[in-house]
Amino acid sequence: MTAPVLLWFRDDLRVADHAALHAALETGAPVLPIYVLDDAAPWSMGGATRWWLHHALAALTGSLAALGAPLVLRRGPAVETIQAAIAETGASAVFTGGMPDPKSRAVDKALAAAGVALHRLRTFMLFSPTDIRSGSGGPYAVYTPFANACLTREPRPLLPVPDRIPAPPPPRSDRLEDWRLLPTRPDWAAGLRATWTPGEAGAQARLDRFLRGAIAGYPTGRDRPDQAGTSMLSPHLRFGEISAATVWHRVGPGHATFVKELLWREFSIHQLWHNPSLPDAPAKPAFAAMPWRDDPLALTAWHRGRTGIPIVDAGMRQLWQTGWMHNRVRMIVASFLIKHLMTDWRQGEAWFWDTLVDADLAANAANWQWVAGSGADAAPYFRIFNPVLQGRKFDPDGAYVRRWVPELMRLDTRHIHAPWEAPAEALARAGLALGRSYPQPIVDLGFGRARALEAFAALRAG
DNA sequence: TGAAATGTTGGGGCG
DNA sequence: ACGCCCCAACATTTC
Repeated sequence: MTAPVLLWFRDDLRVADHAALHAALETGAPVLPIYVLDDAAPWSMGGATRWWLHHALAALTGSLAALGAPLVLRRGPAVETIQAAIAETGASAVFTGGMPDPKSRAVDKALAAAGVALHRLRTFMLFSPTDIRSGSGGPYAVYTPFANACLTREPRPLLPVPDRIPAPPPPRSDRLEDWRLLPTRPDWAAGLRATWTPGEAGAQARLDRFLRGAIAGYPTGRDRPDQAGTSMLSPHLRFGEISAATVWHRVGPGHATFVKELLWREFSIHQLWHNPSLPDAPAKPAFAAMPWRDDPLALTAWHRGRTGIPIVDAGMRQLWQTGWMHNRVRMIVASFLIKHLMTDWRQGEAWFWDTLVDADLAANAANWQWVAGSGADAAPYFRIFNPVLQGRKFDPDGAYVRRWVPELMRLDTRHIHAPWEAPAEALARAGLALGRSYPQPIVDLGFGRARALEAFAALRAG
């Protein structure tokens, strides 16, 4: 009997367009699918992504069963756990994919050094970081040339779902429930359940809905948190329930604005590939000298959506309740935390890591650094969002604020984004007592802006 | 994938 | 008719 090969699922929990699955099948050997939960620090999975992972693994188990294969679940340090699985099954090779983050690349290296025939296929990215290089041969430091380089090529053709996966007799598997990925006491996942359908079928349905609807108005609709103008594919892409290549091909060439968002994600992954310390240190070293403030009360107010700035609080509460925040609002809350509150961007990165269902190491790190000004092609330090103006521009009727900050429900639209400026009669009409039923702003926006500009200017002066 | 300050222009009210 | 001022609208520069 021929030795099996392991098909090691990582951030690619699907059976369609799965290059590692196809490579494993092409060996002709029996294929044993396995998933390993490795909680090693740093950057072990946060709470919201653990919730998603549970459901994604349950869905993948179903998809594989329909193809005649089990999904073996194991928990432990990845290198030892894979080696143990090889020893138990006599596997001759390992086929895998996923996000090429520093930890998983180190694991690959260790396994290869131990003599494991490990094949990592590209299941997560559109293009290889070694292929997308600037004229001088280095990685692109600016987004637009990066995107243009990608747009001159095509992702590889899509791979079909196989008819069947010939599997060997399975070794023992953990029970998914025993991993305790779902919250209990308190069960904070009600809003997540109401918002999402994790799994490959849910991902396809989400894409279908987007292609039928919002994509037509995407160039402007994507900026409106009060409307369903975005694809909401991010957590599905995070877990590889749908491949970026599938989205690229199905969207087609007529929707450049959306494809460029896929490429913004790609840019983040490539940045992390080239710079393993991206999640932990400013990419521009000068920013290490930034005099960040340590203000636990302000940080907690930001976490809980109690800053007194309506669009910020709406975004933070949407995040807390649904595990997701509209992209425009992510920029606003991040700019507020970093600039008006002068908080180290890593504090925001850590919170998003724990609360976002779509948290991935590359996008989270690259985008926080982008807002901070310390990353690739970053917003210049002096670009400071005014949350009041942003609110008026992108949530003109206040519907988004009212949805997530119900205290402000009855406030007139002309005051909804700056209740502290509302006359007493307007507050009384709305049943609002600032400082009691809704907070006063925890920082004066003009003061915060001036303080940030001063600090950033000092940094620049050296 | 800003915002605010500053500068410029031109229409209209008014003496 | 003319100059003056105000100010909105837009453009430029500065942070």
